[in-house]
Amino acid sequence: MLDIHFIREHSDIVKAGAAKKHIEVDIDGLLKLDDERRSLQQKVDDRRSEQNKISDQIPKLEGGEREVKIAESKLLKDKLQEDEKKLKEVLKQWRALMVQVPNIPDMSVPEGKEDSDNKEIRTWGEKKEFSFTPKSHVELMQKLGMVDLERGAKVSGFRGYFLKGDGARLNFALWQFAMNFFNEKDFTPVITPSLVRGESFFGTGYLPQSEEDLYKTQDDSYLAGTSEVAAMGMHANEMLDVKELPKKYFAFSPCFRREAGSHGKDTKGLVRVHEFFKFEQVVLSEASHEKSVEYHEELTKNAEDMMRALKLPYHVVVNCGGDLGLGQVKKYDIEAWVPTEDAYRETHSASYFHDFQTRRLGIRYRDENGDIKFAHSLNNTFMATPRLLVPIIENYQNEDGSITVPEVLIPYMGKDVIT
RNA sequence: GGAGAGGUGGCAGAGUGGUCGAAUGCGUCAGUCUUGAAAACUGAAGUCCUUGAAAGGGGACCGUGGGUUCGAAUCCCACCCUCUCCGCCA
Repeated sequence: MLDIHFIREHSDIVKAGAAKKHIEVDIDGLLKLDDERRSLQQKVDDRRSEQNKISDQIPKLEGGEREVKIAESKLLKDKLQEDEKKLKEVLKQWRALMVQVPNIPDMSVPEGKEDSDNKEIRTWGEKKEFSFTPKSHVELMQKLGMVDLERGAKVSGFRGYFLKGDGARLNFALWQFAMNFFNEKDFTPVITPSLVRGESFFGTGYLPQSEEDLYKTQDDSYLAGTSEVAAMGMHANEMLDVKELPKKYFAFSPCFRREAGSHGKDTKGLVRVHEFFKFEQVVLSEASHEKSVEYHEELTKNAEDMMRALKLPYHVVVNCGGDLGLGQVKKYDIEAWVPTEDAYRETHSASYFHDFQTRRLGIRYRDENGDIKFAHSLNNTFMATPRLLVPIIENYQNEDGSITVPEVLIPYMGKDVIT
C-alpha cells in the first residue's frame, strides 16, 4: 500500500508507475473518493465534537434542563449516524481502491510486458556441451529410482511426487548444505508456519489479488506459497527499535501453490509442483532506498554464491515492469540452465518493496531522532527444492545415466556418483 | 471435542455507564543534587486521522468487528487470541 498523501501529491508518478507495470488502476477515481472521504470525516468529526460538548454538560444538569439536552443530543445522534453510514461506504470503496494501487517500479526497471522482456544482466558458468544427447531429469531420476511420479499422482493428485532413495538423499544434502552456508552469516534461521491467517497475506500483497493461487482451509486460513508470508507477519503491528534493524531471517517452510494460472505448463517433472520446500531470505531494513538496494544485492549475491558453489550455470535477469508484482520496486530472477529445455529456468526471485508491505502490516520503527517510520522489506529465495534438483540432475548427468554428485554435496551424500 | 477464566499504555496492574486517554508501580527521557555515578527529588512522555505556514484546534483508539445508550474501557452479540482443567493425539 502506498501512502495516500504521496498518491495525492504525486499522482502523475503513481500513474506512470502503474502504467509501467501494466496494471490498470483508477487513480483519479481514488483521488475523488479521497476528497469525499476527507470532507465526510470532517463532518463526522464536527458532529462528534458537538455531541461530546453536550455529553459533558448532561451529567451536571438536573430535571428539565437535562431532558432538553438529552433530546438535543438524540437529534444530533441521528444526523451523526447518517453521516457515519455514508463515511463507512466511502471508506469501503476507498480501501478497495487503495489496495489495488501498485508500488512504483525503480527507474532501472526495464520497460516490458511479460517475462520475455526481462533483461539479462549477467551470466555465470559454461552451458555444458554433452557428447551425447542429454536426458531429462524425469527420465534420469525415474531410472535411478529417485522419484516416483506415477504413485505421486496416485496419492497426491496432479503434480504429486515422491522423492525417494538418492532423490530424497540429494534433497536432504542440499538442505544441510544450505544450513551450513548460512552458519556464519548474520541471519537468524527460522522455521515458519505454512498455515497462515489472511492478514499476513494481505500484508505481503498476496491477497486480495492472488487468492486463486492459494489453498484455503475450512477455517479460513491459507497455505503459504512462501515463508515470506509468515516471516513478514511475524513482526506485524510492532514498533521496533532502530537498533534491532536490519532483521535478517533465513526462513524455511513447506510451500503450497495451486498454480491456478499455470495449467498445461511444466506438467511433467519437478519444475512446477503444488507442494515444495523453500529456504527464503527475508530482511526488514531501515527506511532508506540505499539500504534496500544494498540488501537487495546482498540477498542476490548469497543465492548466486550458492549456485556457484554447486557449479550450476545460470544467468541473472532484471525483471521488466510488467513482470513485477504489485508491491515490488525491483526484482532479479536467477535462472539456472536446464539442458533438455535448452533454456534458463527460474530458481530464485529477489525483490525489494520499500515500505509497501510494512505499511500494510504495520511494521514500524523509531529512528535515532525518535521519528516513527515504516521499515523496508526485501526477500529472496535461497533454495527451493525439488525444483533445484532439476538443473543439478540434468547438468551433472553422464552418458550412462548416472549422476555425478556436485562436489560440495559429497560430504552430505556420502558418495560422489548416483547410479 | 467438553468446562471455566481472561485480553487495558513499553511492562505489571487498577478501573463495571458520564468529570477516564485512562489511577498506581516499574521502566524510559530531561533536570536538580554529585568530582562522576547510584539513590533521592522535580518534571516530561502514547498512536492514528484531520485541519493549520506554525502555534494550536477537532476526532478516533482500552484484542477485532457490530449493537444498546443522549453518553461505553465498563452493558449485549459475533469473532480472534491467551491461560487452566478434562478428553484425544505426533
